[in-house]
Amino acid sequence: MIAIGQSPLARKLGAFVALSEAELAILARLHERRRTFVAGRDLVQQGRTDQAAYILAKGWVNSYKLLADGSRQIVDFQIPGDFLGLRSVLLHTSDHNIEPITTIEVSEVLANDLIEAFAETPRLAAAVLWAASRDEAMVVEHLAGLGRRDAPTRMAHFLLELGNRLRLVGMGDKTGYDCPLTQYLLADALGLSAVHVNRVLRHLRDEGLVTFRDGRVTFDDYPGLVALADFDSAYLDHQGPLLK
Amino acid sequence: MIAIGQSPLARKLGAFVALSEAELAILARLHERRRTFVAGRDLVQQGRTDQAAYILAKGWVNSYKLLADGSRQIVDFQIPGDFLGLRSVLLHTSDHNIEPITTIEVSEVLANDLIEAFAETPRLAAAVLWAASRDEAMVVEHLAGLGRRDAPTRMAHFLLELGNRLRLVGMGDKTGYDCPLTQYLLADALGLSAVHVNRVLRHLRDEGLVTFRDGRVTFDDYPGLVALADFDSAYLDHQGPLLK
DNA sequence: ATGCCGGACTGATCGACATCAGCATCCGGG
DNA sequence: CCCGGATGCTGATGTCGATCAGTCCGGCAT
Repeated sequence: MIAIGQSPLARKLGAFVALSEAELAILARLHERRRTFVAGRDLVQQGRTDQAAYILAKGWVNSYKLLADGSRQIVDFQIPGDFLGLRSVLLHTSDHNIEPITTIEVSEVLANDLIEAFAETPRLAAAVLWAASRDEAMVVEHLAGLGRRDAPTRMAHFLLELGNRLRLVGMGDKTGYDCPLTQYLLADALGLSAVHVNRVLRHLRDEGLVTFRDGRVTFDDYPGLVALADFDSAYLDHQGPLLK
Repeated sequence: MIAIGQSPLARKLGAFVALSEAELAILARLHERRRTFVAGRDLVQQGRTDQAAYILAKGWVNSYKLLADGSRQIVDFQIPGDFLGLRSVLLHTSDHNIEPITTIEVSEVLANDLIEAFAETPRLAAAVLWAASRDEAMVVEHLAGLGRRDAPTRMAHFLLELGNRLRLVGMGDKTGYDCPLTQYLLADALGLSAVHVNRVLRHLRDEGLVTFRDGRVTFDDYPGLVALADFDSAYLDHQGPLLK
């Protein structure tokens, strides 16, 4: 069990709202119904309805969409502290699939639990709403990248964004982070071929910017990478007045 | 003034929930604070806070993001019946700009009005929530297109989606619709150059699929276009159990 | 040990789309 | 009336990244 106040979700939300003991306790209560899923089998499927939502406690997940020609576009990756299928439980419909990349541990959250928790602490509701809006902003940023950034910039931006997210939940620092993503997954997220992902990674390594090897991302030149990617973390950690 | 029950928003929502007279009246009340904006000047700006939300009554709008190199990625277009800046009013922050393409007419909606209206009729709240989730699904679909579809398919998909949306508010039919978008706007939405947009349009015209000329989109071969684009309108008009 | 499989990695070739440059038309303003 | 700006359109050239066709390596099952 993860101790109160140390769950990834609590860490993440805590970075934006100072949570009281009582609020932390309510958050911890949401972690009661613990489950484990193995890599590779979809949790939530396109079109299916009436599914539960989950808080990811451990492991990595990706949300993807399948196209007619069999190709796949990964919309987003989820890391510990992220919600899975939050929209699908609120709106009773899902437009994409959710698949664990590694074996994962999640806490199942029923819509009612969430609503009850929100009723008890509006600040928590605001924090969760903020997290949801941050996810949307990331999707928009991702869209802009696919449309208008070239491959190295896209990759650099992606690795930086991921680093920022991981740091928030204590899974990395300015020097780098562990990352179980394969080059195929990167390709499907960035709209590239796996072959080209490989070349782009080599290019960035040769330039002395980042190294991605053996499941570890190492920032060799953080400022240089930020400059290349035109990375602005504002959309990740901007704190809306709602939470003040 | 638009008569009760005939506003684009009422038409759109009415296609998914049968709205009662009372609900239509509440909806009409939201249209009271009427305003006009000219083309070209931003309504909502990146980073700014404390803005109002609007319901678009007439005209076309685009939501875009500016990148460091000066290029622009259009995230979505809004047509009558769509909300503008709904998220920015709920979350008091905006991550992209909203700019009218034509002169537009909008109804300003304050957060409180909306919350009051929702309190009176939960069905209306559900319908609006459904509309918001449909918008998100469109963004995800757009993202998948940018990542994994080639230019003609992207264009075809885009024109079909737009046609479906316009039909919902009575601004088009299976044969086509009027469309004030320039080839530059299409380029920035589809992640192409304006030059290439022109060639793609010619290609589709030569193939006898669609014609886009003089501000009018004409479907010359609707089934053929659907086949090319792998267009599935499910994500546009699927009706969640919430609304049953 | 042997074979298999998934993942990282590489060279050669090809094509889709960008970029550059230029022309034609329309329209509103001085 | 002419001018400049916006938009549509086209050809020539260049390039980024896809595709094809492999090799190499480590882990795992037979």
